Amino acid sequence: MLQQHRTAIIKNIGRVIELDDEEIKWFSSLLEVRSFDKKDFVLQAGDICQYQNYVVSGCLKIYYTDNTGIEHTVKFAIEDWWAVDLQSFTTQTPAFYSIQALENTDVVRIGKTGYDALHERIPKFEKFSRLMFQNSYILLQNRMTQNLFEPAEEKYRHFSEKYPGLELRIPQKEIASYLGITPEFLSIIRRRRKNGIFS
Amino acid sequence: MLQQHRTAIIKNIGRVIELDDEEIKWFSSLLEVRSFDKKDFVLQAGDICQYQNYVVSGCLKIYYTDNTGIEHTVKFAIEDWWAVDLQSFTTQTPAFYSIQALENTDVVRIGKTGYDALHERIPKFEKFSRLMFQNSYILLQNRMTQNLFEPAEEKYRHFSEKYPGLELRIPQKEIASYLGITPEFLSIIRRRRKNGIFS
DNA sequence: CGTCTATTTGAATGTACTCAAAAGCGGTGG
DNA sequence: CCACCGCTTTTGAGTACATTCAAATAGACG
Repeated sequence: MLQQHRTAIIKNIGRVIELDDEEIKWFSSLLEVRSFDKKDFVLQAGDICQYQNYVVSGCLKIYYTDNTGIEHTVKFAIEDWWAVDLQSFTTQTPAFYSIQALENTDVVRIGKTGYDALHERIPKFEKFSRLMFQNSYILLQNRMTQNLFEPAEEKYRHFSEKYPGLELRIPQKEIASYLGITPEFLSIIRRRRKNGIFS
Repeated sequence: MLQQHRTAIIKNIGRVIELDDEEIKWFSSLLEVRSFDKKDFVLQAGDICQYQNYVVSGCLKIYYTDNTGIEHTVKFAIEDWWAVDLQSFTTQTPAFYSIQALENTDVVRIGKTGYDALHERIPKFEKFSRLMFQNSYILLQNRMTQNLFEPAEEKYRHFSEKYPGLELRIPQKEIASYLGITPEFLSIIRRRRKNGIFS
């Protein structure tokens, strides 16, 4: 079971860089498998983000709470996604974001020390990290251009494409929080979808 | 004059990594100084982004045009900012964004070939690039959380903080495009600011 | 089964947009 | 230096999109 989870992450990394058996073995030794129950916190805002979390199964949300107490979700992490407050992790400063489980979730995680050692010992990982960063940047860019300039209905469509099937797994108030609209209004959008515009 | 501009960029990089005289000399040889008149294109969407542009003076906008023909500005680059379509530059694929001068603008730029050579010869630049990527990511994240979840008036306030004095230098329809609102509505916001809410 | 939370529905409100017209402003040529 | 042209900004009326608040309904979970 635990070994299976490690295999998932190695397979994922293998898509980007090639590792030999010994490298895989050492890398594996740096990984920890961890399970979170629904509603458990993986990271609390204000704490220092100690791990990069690779989701094997389940779903996490990365969000922050604004000064009026409203939660804003910036990203969901489902199977094969990474969940981390990158700024907090890289600079080891208090996290702005919180990370919480929306389902029972299994992750494979790597700590800051191991992560740094990895880059020193296996330079190939430099490439992996750079590409991961670049990828995160591009995803964020897409999300921004889509969500800043498009109407709610389009945003919802994009959400469905990006996270296929997720709308059936999590409460839709979480989706509303991600889209930056109220749950009430999302409810109306969904009704329009089912019934067509002329209902 | 040209030498002065090269000094500006080296000083800027010197804040992140330390270079010796010889490294500076070689690095300098890779730089080109270039001037753009107001309204000139630094990059056209569809072309491949060949340079990273460091703005010495003036102002550039990075934007895209949506399928209804409306321009959306994702970033302004003023003094000491970089302007580049990062995805296009790193992967050498056609650019999604365009870059255009809003004022007469002097830049120091480095081409892809020189940029790559730099990383091979001076590994310290790996660190610089990684940090630059990381910084871009964090800036984008801030912009996203601010603009996706905040009302127009707050967004305008954030713009003023991020680009102090810029509202006096560029047409405000450009600012509206950055904020994702109409010029008409920005006009109203500005009036409210001057007169107070009870006008 | 009961409690708690999530979702739906509706009315009233607010925020931002569209369209159109007037006013302001900057550059250019006479 | 002034007059004109084109572009930007302002202003206003009407409208659309999305929110707030409140209440009813539905679902999830112990």
